[in-house]
Amino acid sequence: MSTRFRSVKGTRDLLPPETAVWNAVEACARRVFESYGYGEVRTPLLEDTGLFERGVGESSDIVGKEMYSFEDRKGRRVSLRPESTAAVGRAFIQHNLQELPPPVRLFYIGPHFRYERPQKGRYRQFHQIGAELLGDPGPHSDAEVILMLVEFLRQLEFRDLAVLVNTVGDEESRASFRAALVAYLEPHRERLGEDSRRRLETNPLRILDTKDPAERELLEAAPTLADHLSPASREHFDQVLAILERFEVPFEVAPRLVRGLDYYTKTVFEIVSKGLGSHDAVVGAGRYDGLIAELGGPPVEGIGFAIGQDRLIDVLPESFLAAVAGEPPVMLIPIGEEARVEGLAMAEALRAEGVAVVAELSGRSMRAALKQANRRGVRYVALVGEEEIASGELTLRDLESGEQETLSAAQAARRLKEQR
RNA sequence: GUGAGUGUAGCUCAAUGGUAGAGCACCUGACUGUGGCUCAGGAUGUUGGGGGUUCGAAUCCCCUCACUCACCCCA
Repeated sequence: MSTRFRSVKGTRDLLPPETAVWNAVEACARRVFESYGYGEVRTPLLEDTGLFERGVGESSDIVGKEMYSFEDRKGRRVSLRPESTAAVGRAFIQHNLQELPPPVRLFYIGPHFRYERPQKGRYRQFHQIGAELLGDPGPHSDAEVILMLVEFLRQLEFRDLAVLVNTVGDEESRASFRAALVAYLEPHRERLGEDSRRRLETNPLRILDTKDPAERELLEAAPTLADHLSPASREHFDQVLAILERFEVPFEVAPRLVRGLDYYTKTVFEIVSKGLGSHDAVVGAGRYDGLIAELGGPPVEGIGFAIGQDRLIDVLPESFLAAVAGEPPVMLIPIGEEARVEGLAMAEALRAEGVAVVAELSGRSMRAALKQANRRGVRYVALVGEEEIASGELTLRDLESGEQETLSAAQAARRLKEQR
């Protein structure tokens, strides 16, 4: 009970059979994203702390209090990555990817770190699957990214998807709206909760998605983002919506949807699936036209999304999980002492024929071994004893029907393929 | 950072201040080359840790640690 070492708070071990689900989800992401022309990027887990201060925004909680930051042995300020968009942006700039024919399409899969109090679906080491499309400012990019995401989720067999989409406008629209919102709310300061009062300083747009009824009422009469949208931003958004309609993407315009990260511009969206809590957005996404320049790169626009893989796996449809389960391997059971070695040779022979084999090694009785095979859900066992060793064969037993037959490894492999 | 809940066998949980238990899982045998059912037996605990109250503490009190959930924030 009192184990000496435990995984660090907020981190966890993923074990079989769960890891098979993780691999299946990742394989699906790779397949779908590659079918849209995306290539995988792997950036370091460790980055210059300044990258995130600059990219994500110093006012955000992520940078302000949630980063795993420290100085290395030479006093360099480094952080475990809390997200990847800034890191992908950094790699884009560092390797002059703007020289490639635009747009550049990249995806990533991997762990990220934020120092927060762990709770359901949220860990200090968490995992994101994300994609970034860099170098195209047009609405068609936004639409394609959303289409790809919807396709990915459909392949994971999610039904009842809804894309919540909004626009926060370009940088000028956003700035003028922000000022107007603060001007409106400031006189009503006392009607705001403690959190919202703080957000008034740090991130006023976030007040829009408050859950407090009194605050919602106050917001009824607040200036709207729509009033501050530049004509270009509005046109961009309308085109995105038109394309989504053309492809029958189930979307809803969510005027209060804002994202917490400073770099978002124009289109922002989330995806929800019924059965998820209202608060549990599995995907957060948006356009970030100013980010690359902010990081010291060329004026290249971008749009991308990040999926919370831990949460996604939490709510994966049963049908997908069932498909992942797959067939258990054949269990090789040696009978007698001599067969403990000769049985291994037969296991190797079966594997050479492409059959997955788990060998019983412990020398327990055949009875006990069969019992265990049964509990493990094994369908076929290969029995190897004196007689089989003499003839160079094995006895393949179907635990479901109770039928068995003595065969060569090659014959057994063929038989198994027929059966499945 | 704030608030709440829970810590007893590998797992799920009982034991209302009086001998720490059950089910499941595990091992062995009944059955020496044939599983699922059944039966018999076996192993397993510093009751998260420390302190206190008491004749006596898993149980009451204090401290501490861990886990879980919610808020905040976000994926």
